[in-house]
Amino acid sequence: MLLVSEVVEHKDRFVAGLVKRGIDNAAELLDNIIALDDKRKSTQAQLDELLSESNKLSKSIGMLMKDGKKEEAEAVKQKTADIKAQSKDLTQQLEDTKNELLNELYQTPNIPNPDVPAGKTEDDNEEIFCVKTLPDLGEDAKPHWDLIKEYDIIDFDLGIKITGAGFPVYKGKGARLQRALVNFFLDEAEKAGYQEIQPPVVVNEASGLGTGQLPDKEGQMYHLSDTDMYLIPTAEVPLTNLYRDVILDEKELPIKNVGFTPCFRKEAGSWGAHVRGLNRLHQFDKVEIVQIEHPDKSFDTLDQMVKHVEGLLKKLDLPYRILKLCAGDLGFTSSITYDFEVYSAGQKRWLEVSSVSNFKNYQANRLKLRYKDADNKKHLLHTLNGSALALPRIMAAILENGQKANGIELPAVLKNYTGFDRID
RNA sequence: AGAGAAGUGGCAGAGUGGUCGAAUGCACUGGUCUUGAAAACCAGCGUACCGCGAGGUACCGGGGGUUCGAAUCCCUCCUUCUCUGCCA
Repeated sequence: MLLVSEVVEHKDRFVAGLVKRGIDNAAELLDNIIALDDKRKSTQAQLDELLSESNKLSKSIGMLMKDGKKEEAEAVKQKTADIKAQSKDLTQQLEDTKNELLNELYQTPNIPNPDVPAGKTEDDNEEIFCVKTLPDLGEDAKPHWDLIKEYDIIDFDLGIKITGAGFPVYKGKGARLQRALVNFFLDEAEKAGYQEIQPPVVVNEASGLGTGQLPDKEGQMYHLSDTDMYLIPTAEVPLTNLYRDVILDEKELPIKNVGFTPCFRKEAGSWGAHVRGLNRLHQFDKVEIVQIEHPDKSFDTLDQMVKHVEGLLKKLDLPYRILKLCAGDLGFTSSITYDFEVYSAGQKRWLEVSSVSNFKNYQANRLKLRYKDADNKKHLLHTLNGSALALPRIMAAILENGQKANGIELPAVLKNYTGFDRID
């Protein structure tokens, strides 16, 4: 969430940022936040004074009792009643104010970085790279949902039978290809200096709050009502929450972690003709890279992560483009995001396969994730993450782009992982 | 899952109603000494909020309660350990 002290100090910048995102009443919103924070401070100050008085009286009672001056002690006790009532009121007021403030902050998104293009929808995203030529497989090119049936490598009907729509069953070479991709992605990440982490895929409410999935987007996550826990929508949640309430030493930076997990998304209301096959699922696999970085270096780190993802797509020999998301299309917690899309020649369309973001201190503020500098001073860190990569759409693109008359040719780099170089 | 025990500062560990934000030891930081190091000695050493500052307030697993006053008593939840049961 936004850091109130920064909002106060650079209010114009924050107003402009939120307006850029399409929040027209941003000034009003931030004024309210600042007012609530002021109220919080003054109420706290009043309460502190009262408690200070009360503490003094209590101590004097203690001393009087020790000296055996019972009656005098009783007299002081009388005086505390009033203070007690007042402090109870103030405590309640303070708590209400804090909750109201927190609530406002939870509902206020991160501000876009200055170089984020203006715009309202995905149509306004800025293409910063695109391969020169797109594969053209002609009119006979098949979408992957036909190919997987033809070669019997993924079965949607079986998934529907045992679970429901959006939970595919991978079989034979399909399962093997998926596992190969996971291993390839993990190996590449480790080569790039990331430590592999296997986190739980079920998280508690505090973790959802920490990375910003809660309180507003609970509709996206599967909720386990009996234990009040959530299935993760991305490994970002556990991987970043590992560092909730942590103070790192400056020397430990950057933290570079990679995790492979299944991801679960309800995707309520997003079904339609364009989400056939592997394009959108309730459960899918993803390898996620997460970095925790010094505020001065997070943009270099962002570039480095973008390069890493780009390298994966190059090695897989997939046609891709990179988009810099416009302010209106930016995720709630992000300050800047690059999307990677691969061109899938069967559907003749671009598929989003990665999203690399710098959250700056927005998540860190919620997480209370800080570092100690040389003078032992604490500062918020920056968090970043990116998919490297999401499996199903990569799979779709590999299948569609590699299709030949009598089989599917796989990217050469996968041969060592799959043990085969074609599916037929 | 059942029975019992326990959760205190980076770690170990005292403290069972009053000047306790908390003894002591270790670790850590600075200093003295030393050619250097070790040892010894001296000093410092949690987090957050408010305040220009002096200072104040809160925090002893989380939440709630009793009391003028709670690390200490009560309730509740969580976690860990031991025993029993179950299980990949």
